[in-house]
Amino acid sequence: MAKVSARTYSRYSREAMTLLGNLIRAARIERKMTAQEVAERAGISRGLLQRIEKGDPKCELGATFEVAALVGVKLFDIEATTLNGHIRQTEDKLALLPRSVRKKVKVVDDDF
Amino acid sequence: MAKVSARTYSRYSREAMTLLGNLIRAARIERKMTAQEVAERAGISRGLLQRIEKGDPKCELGATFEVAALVGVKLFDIEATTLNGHIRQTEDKLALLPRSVRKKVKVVDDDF
DNA sequence: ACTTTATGTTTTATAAATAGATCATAGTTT
DNA sequence: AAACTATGATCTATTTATAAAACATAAAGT
Repeated sequence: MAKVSARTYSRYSREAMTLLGNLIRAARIERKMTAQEVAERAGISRGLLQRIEKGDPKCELGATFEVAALVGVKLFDIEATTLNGHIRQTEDKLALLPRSVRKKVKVVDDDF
Repeated sequence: MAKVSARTYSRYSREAMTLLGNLIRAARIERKMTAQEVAERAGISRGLLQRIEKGDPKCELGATFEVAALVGVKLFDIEATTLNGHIRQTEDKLALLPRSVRKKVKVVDDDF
C-alpha cells in the first residue's frame, strides 16, 4: 500500500516546473481561454492540463511544451523564429565534441 | 498493429524539445560525464536519458528538468538564485487575475 | 440573489512509458 | 592494432500516466 520508489527532484528543477506551470496558467487566463478550450486544442484532457499548471513532474514533456506554446509562453526566452538557429548552433557544437565520454581510470589531481 | 492516436506537436514545441535535448547532451559531454553516470544521479535509466537527449516528447517533465539541472542547463535562462523570485511574481500576478475564465455568449465586435 | 459555467477532485479502465537486460557497434586510449 | 568502454538499439515485464466521466464547489455575469 505504501508507495515504494517515489522519485526525488532537486530544488532547482522543482522550482522550474512550478514556474512553468504558473506562467502557463497566467498566460491562459490573460488570453481568456478556458481550461477546456486549451486542453482540446492541445489534444489532452482537462485533468492533465490541470496537472501541468500545477507543475506536476509526471507530465509528458511534449504535452507541457505544447500547452506552453499554445498560450504563448516562451521556452528559453527564445523567439520562435530563431529557434532553428539555436538548434543548428548546438548541432555544430555537438559535431565538434567527442562522441563518447571516457572515464579516467586513475583519478587526476584536479585540485591544484 | 498500426498505431492509432499519435499525438501531434506544433513546430515550436518540437523545436524547443530538440533544442533542450541538444543542450543537455552538449553540456553532459562538456562536463565529461557518461550517460550512465548522469542517469544514475538522476535516478533514471540510461535508455530514458537517451530519449531525453533526443528530444523525445514522451518523457516525463520531471526527469527532463532534473537532468537539465544536473548537467547545468539553465531553464528559462534564469539563475537558480532568482527562480523563487520569479515564482512569487507569477503568484502575485495570478492572485490578481480572475480565477475562472468566462466565455462570452455573444461575440463582441473586436474589429473596430 | 440567481443562474450559468468553469474549475477542482476523485475514480476506473485503458494505454503507454519506464527499467532493466542484452547485444551490436562505434569510438577512445594505450 | 588491440582492448576496453561508451553508446545505440531492441525487447519484455511492470509500473504509471492518461482519458473520461461524474460530482461538488466556486466564481462570474445578469
